[in-house]
Amino acid sequence: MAVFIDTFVNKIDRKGRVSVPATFRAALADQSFQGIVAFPSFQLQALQCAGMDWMQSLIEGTTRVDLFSPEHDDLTAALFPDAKQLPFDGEGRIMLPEALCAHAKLTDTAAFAGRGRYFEIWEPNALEAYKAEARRRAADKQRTLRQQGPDQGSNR
Amino acid sequence: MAVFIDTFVNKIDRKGRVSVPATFRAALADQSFQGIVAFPSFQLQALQCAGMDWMQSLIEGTTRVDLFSPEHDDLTAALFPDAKQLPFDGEGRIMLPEALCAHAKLTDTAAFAGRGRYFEIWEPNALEAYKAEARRRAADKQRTLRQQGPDQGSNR
DNA sequence: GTCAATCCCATTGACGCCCATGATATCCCA
DNA sequence: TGGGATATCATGGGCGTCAATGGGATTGAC
Repeated sequence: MAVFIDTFVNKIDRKGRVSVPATFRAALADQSFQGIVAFPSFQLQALQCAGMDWMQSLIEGTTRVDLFSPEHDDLTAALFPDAKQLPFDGEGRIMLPEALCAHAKLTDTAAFAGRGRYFEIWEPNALEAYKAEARRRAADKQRTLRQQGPDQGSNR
Repeated sequence: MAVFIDTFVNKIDRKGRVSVPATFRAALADQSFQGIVAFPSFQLQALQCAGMDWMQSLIEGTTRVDLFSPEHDDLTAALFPDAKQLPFDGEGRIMLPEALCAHAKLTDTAAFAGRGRYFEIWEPNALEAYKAEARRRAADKQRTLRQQGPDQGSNR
């Protein structure tokens, strides 16, 4: 299973290309589609990214919802039309489409932030601000993480 | 299994032809019928499209509904009589019949919007309006996709 | 004979592929 | 332990190819 941690800041060249960090590429090496899937986050000024298998599992998830139901409609309309397949070029770069750059306010640098199973692309300053705030909230609210499997690890 | 994501806006030429996006065509490459199947959505001002295998799975779905029941009647009447097979020409284009154009209010451009297992054809402005609304509804209702397996990941 | 649909070919513009460079980290051996 | 050799990675740019589009020619139906 792919694991994404750490943060890398890379340049966007004048053609709109960015190198995907080598460690992230390595995590995606076994995928059938060599590239990433990215879509604008609902809540954040960032792009959420992962490999194609992750997108497939999202699609799987939507097939458990009745076709033509309002839930199915809203979900598939919110997720898929704005998601983009971004293939690697020979050097492991992707092209960031205009629409995605606009959403994340990307101009000439992009920060790749690992999030565990997936990762995000941020404008570097926005990411710093967001991280600081998230860390503060986590401390304030005494966030805990359940360990292991199905035992009850009282979260809140 | 075919995967349709992302949105592409293509022109309808004066003969009524549109290029089907290359990525969508690639997703349909293994189908026996080289083209798409399209029918007017009974809920949206759009055409719902996919390969022939998807149409077969829809038929499968209707067999799980009691024959001669009102549901069965309504579904099969809404889905199948107006569905059309649209073959690709040598350049990967299809011809949009008059009736389908009328339903989706298509004139000179068509937006192909991926929906996961299938895709839709919209008048581009109508699609934007619909997406914005769907995204808002999804956020309002906190529609989230359950991750992976049957464990409940409810965090807060 | 007329109209429409299909096939074929030309254009163009974006994108993918390739190579070159520089910087950084890693390795090897003294 | 230090310093040089080497591999890897990020970055920049040129060029070829393919996808989208438009128009003409051919075929076939009515």
